[in-house]
Amino acid sequence: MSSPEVPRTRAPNMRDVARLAGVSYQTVSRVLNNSEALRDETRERVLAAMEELHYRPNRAARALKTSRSRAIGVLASIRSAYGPALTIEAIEAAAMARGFSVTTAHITRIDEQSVAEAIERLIDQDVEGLVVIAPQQRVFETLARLAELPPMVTLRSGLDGDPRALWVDQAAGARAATAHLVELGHQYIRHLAGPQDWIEADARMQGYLLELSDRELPTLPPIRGDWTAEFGYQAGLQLIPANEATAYFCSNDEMALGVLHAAHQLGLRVPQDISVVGFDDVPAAQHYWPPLTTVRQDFAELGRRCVQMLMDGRDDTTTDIEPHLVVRGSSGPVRRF
Amino acid sequence: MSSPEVPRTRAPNMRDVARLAGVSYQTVSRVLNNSEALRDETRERVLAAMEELHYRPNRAARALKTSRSRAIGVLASIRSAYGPALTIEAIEAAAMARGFSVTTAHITRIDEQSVAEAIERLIDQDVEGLVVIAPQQRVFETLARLAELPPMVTLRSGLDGDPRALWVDQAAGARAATAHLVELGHQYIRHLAGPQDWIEADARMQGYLLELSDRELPTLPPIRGDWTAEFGYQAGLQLIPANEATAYFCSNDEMALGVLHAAHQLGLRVPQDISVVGFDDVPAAQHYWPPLTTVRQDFAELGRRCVQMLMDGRDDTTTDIEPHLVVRGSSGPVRRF
DNA sequence: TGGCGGTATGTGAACGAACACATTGCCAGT
DNA sequence: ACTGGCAATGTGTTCGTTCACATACCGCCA
Repeated sequence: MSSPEVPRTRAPNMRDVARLAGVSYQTVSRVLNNSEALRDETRERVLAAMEELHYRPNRAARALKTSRSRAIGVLASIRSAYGPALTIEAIEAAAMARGFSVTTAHITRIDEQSVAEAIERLIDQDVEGLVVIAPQQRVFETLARLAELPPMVTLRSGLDGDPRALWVDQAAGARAATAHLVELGHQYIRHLAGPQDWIEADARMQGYLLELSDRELPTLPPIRGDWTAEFGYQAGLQLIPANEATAYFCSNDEMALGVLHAAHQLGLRVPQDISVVGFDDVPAAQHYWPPLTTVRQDFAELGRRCVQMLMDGRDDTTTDIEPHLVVRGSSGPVRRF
Repeated sequence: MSSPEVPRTRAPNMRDVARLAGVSYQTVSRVLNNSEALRDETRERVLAAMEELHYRPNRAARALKTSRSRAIGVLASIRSAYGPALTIEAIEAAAMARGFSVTTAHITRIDEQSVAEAIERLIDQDVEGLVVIAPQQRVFETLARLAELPPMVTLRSGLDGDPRALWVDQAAGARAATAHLVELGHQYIRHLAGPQDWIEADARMQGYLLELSDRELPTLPPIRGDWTAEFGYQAGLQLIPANEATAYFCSNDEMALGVLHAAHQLGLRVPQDISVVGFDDVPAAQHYWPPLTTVRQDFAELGRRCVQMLMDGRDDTTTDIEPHLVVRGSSGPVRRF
């Protein structure tokens, strides 16, 4: 004689709940979906049954029927960097708050194939939307070539009017940093840029170039770096002794840290002998030696905006995010000759 | 007369592929699941049909039928910190390689409710497994109290024999750092520990205490910090002038950076006047001024191991991960009085 | 008192894939 | 020629949920 009991191994489903509450499974569904047409008494009976059975709606079944996964994807490169990590953290928090889960795919190489594969993986996860924070020009070119992409928001800088893009005015930040150095009397400012192809790197470099040309000051050819402190260090060891610049504006804080290292090692004082300015304002920057003048970006706000824009669309109140200058000890008046 | 065509709005399913390939949907299923019993010719016909229709298996349907989600969850705290971010990145890469997606939930406060909610969210996402890299004692206590948890792997330090835990021998790393300072002649070493309740912080502190007591050297009461450079800085400003220690061993690199900042501001030279040692070896550490002596951890390897252990179980080759000392310029022989 | 409108609840089918099982085709052995 | 056996492929049912629709119940008015 077989027992009529439900096998222990199976998780309870709507029918189990319905049976216990003495209603039909449809009524359970109504409770789940906050339907209006329900007597309070019924609703409570169903809720009690759910509680008792530790019922959890089956996500897969719901996704199958509604063809909505309630998941979004994030395409990122070098996620362990402070900025992206913080942005992703915020994206996740915001998405979770709306009942969405977040899957990320990060790419290590920036070639067409890596990007296509990563996107492929995310689509295979049935993501309903995509946030792209892999800010290389080539990524967007690849994206443009792919068909059947889910709705997406991209993080960019510059202005080409793409309504799916959320802008941070990197150039404005770079102009502020450059202006700050000029106002301290610096005439020869060297820029350590980020890698070719990175949108942010280009925008910051443009900001630097524009600010100087607006002021009719000479520009020195920017040096393309790779964001690492090691690069800043090596560049510093080479450039500083050449004595062509009195100030170094770096496209991120890490490279600035490397330049500081080089300066110390060469026996120069900062900011008396040279000034150094970074970009990002990572938490450690205020404890570099000397504390770093830099441009702060609100990475967390960026993440929240991404999710908001992805879910609610762009609205009139959608404004660009403005980075702002934070002046600390690494920049000072130019040394008088 | 209605057209027999498939509506454009619907994504193709197995039946569409089957129809195009002139087989039954079951044969399509067999191709999808790499079944043996298939003529090569048939398989290729089906694959061609898939290609033509841009067919993608429906994840939700598959999950519903198999009751496997092919997703794992990560519970993390402060993920924007370098270590956790890198570990998560590696977890994702490893999981993706096995066809799993990764959803993370990060907690900002470490109370019972936050942990329970985060776990709840992950379980609601139907994760099949869990990696816990929120290394606070309280998290584990909460976890122990929760019923019906999926399989999980936790990141810990110390040794209590939990077979679900992957260990990093933090204490050994701390002992190595302490021994290094002792061998340079330091008799009075101050430890800036991590926050109460953090397992790693406690393990490192224990390593420090044990190494000194083994050598019958005096210990100074460790100071509990919060991992931030700001804390290291403030602590440094207070402690250094008291002149009780000639060396500072900090539980992470950021706090060490703060101590360096304080030392510079107070006009002391590192390592001539005081030595400073950190823990983690973040990429920037080698460009702090002076370059930081620290203990390197392989965060990426840790992430890979987590996934491996979660999926394949612990095997005989599962060994703990040993951090190792990296000596740089911030530590030197004790100053002779 | 019969029918009407509205509210509350129930029933059948579908979503797309996987599994158990059924069927077909073909060849060898008797 | 018939049958057994195996390889290749097809059919029916199910997973747990939602949706469209059907039905039961109630009070109220003509």
